Amino acid sequence: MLSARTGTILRSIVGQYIARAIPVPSQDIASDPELGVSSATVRNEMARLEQEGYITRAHPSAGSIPSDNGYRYYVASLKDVRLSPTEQRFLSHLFHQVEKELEKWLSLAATLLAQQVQNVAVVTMPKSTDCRLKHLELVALQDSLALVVLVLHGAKLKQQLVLWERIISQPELTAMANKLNETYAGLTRRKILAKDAILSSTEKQLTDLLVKMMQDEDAREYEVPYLDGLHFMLNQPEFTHSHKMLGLMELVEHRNLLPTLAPKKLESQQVRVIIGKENQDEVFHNYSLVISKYGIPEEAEGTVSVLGPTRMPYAHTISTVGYLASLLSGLVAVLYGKEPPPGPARPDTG
Amino acid sequence: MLSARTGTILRSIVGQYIARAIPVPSQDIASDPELGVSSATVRNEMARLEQEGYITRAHPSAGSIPSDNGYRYYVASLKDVRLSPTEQRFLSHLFHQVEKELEKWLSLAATLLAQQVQNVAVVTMPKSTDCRLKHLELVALQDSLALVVLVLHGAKLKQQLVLWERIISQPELTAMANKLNETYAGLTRRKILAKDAILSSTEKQLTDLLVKMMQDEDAREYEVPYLDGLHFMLNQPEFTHSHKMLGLMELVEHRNLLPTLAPKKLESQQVRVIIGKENQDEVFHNYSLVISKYGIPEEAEGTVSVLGPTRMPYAHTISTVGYLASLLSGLVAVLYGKEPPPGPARPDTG
DNA sequence: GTTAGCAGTCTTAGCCTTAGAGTGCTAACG
DNA sequence: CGTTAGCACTCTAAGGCTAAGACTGCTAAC
Repeated sequence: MLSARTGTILRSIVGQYIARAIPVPSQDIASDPELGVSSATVRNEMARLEQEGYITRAHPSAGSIPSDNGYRYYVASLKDVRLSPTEQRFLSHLFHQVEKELEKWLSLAATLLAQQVQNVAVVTMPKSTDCRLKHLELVALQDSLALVVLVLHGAKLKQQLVLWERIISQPELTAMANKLNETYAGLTRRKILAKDAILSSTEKQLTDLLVKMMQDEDAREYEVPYLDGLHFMLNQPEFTHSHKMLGLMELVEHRNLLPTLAPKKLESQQVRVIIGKENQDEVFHNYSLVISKYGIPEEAEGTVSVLGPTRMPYAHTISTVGYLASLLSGLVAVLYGKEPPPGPARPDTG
Repeated sequence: MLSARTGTILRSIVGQYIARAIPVPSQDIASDPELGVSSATVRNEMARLEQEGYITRAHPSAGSIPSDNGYRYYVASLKDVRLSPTEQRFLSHLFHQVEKELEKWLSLAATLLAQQVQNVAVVTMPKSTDCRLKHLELVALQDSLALVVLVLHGAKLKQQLVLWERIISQPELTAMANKLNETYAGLTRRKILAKDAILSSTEKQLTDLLVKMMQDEDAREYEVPYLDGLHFMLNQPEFTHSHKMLGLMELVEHRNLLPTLAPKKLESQQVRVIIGKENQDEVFHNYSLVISKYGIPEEAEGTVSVLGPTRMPYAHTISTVGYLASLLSGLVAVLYGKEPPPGPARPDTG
């Protein structure tokens, strides 16, 4: 446990380093009139902080650089981080200017988040734990070629081409769709399989396809997330030299960043911060992740997150991630019919 | 016009520079036994090539670097560039292993292309010049909230939430959808507007929405292209130092690269190469673009392209872009009902 | 416990030197 | 007259050196 003054000095160091990205000299800390001590005293404290692992130095006579522990202390000492009502209104306003469509909101969330925090923003689709069929539609494209359109709970569409063994007309397709809709509406793929309806061979074939499509959906994990802000992050002083981000780039681009990065278990829908070496994968040992789940617990949840160098404006990032998660939760609630549609997303749930 | 020998030397210089990314010394050219001249002679030729603007040098006594003109000559001298049957089969095989779904194919095309040519690949959706309605579906989500699903010609889906002024049940929605389907099926948005059907106020409202959605689709231009291979390009020796790509990154990431980059008029579905300063925008003066249209002329066309430093393996890039364009054209033909579905995409149309 | 002052450490930038790569030029050659 | 060998010249890249400056650690006084 650090004394009050030592803590203040550490927070000051971290804060300055986050802001300016250069090792913090004792002078700059001592010049804060709040503190009221000389640079020599600060140097003494700094020696202690280094010994206890909160800061490091580039070389013995250089200024202070926070270590992962230092950032961890800094983050833990932040309290009640949420956006000001003004910022909340600003963001919320932007969302309500676009259509209430999941894709649009997620993409907008990623873009805004990246811009706000000047780092990489990743937003994933909410994923149902066990998706349910809302509606099935068959549209003839050519003689024996048709398009299967699935509407799942949560207004999620899936499509697939299907090639019949014979020519099937649109009326026949419609009749078939109607029958299957009556039989399967509202069911999960397991319940569909359990259902023992009397079906023609074509209908059986279609049922198989349908189950397979739903299975794909259930198996999908953190896939194709919305991602933005790579150029913001690469603009950070950390990246002025060197190519240490190339391994990262590949992950980022192939969108399979989160499976590697995100902790397996995110419990509640609170913002969680993973700093530097706390990340499992070594590629991320110089990065921090600020992540939050959103959506409907136990039913359909996705994640909002920010990735950047460990030197990151944590307070602002945490509050923005938290707020956007709550905004998106609001939309998901509407799409899943859990909340009256006209209500704007809850503006106050940090 | 260059003499035969001068041309050979220029092609050799460009070829070597593309392969090794370092200024080409006269020695390395003279060592080709095909040529049978000494390095001194090559130096004389190089002096001429420099004077005529085909090559430059980093400093007066350095090796040759091709200029845009040099690359242009090199590209013009390539003939009959197409993939070998083996490579064609290899790629074609990969495509036929995934479902015949436009998104999947485009995404696969971008990934493969990037990998093949080790640069950024961009593939855009085929865009109908004037989209036509295939089918309309209404699915109730909550009392007064419904999902509108449009199936357009070419198996393109569009969705939108709609909030009615009163509670409307699913049967009522279905009836409405049926009526509008009968009235509007196969029409463009202009023809839908021209149609003077007798409609309830809700149906009118829905028609307006539908027309607006189709208008969005028609207005969409080169939007959200499939993009891959940024990390390949950044791995090129051109980028080992410096941040000259940051402006580019932003364009790349926001996906609005092609509007800036692509020439306004791409005539036929042939591969076109735009080299360095031939690009309109100054940001791209150090880059080359290899681009081809694909799809159904006058009806639904998209583009396949590769962006990279002007030092780019043109022959391989041109042939790969061309072949992928023809593969995608095959799929689009199927989706628009222009070609029997089981036929594999034409493997020979370069 | 705090502070002023100073010696000591390390970095950075600039300058110089050297080695080496590759050319331009000249003069000889076929 | 085109081609070639040989040499002088130019420019780069790398290494070593120096001087300036930034901060600290330490010591001794408060």
